[in-house]
Amino acid sequence: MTPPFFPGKNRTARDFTREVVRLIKAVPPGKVVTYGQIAAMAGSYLSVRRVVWILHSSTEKEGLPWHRVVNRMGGISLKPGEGNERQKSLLRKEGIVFDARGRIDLGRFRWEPDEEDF
DNA sequence: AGTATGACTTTAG
DNA sequence: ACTAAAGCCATAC
Repeated sequence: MTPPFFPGKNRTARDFTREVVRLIKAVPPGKVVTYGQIAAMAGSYLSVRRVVWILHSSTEKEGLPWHRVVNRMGGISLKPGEGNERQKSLLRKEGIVFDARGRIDLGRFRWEPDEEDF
């Protein structure tokens, strides 16, 4: 089992990584989360860059729903030609709507985990 | 061992 | 609305 996790006080980098992976895996279809949200839930909103790195390194390995992770504006951070279109396509397939500026209404689609998800 | 990088976020000006 | 810089830290080289 995963050991208890203390926001802001992860004992090791591995715990943080494990939390991030677990949280991302827990995102249900049709919902999205932001990088900062993941980082905050895993212990430190300032460590977003680790979340980014984890997505790069563990997406294939862990089979993460990487496309459900967007930036805080509800937009896709990937550049066109580097997965942007693919991500949008995947999200639309799950029922997520993009506005004229290519952003998602986080008020509607943001995943807000319940305690049991932890 | 030191430096650079990263699919980010926040604050300050 | 904009740019710039700081913040975090595991990898890659």
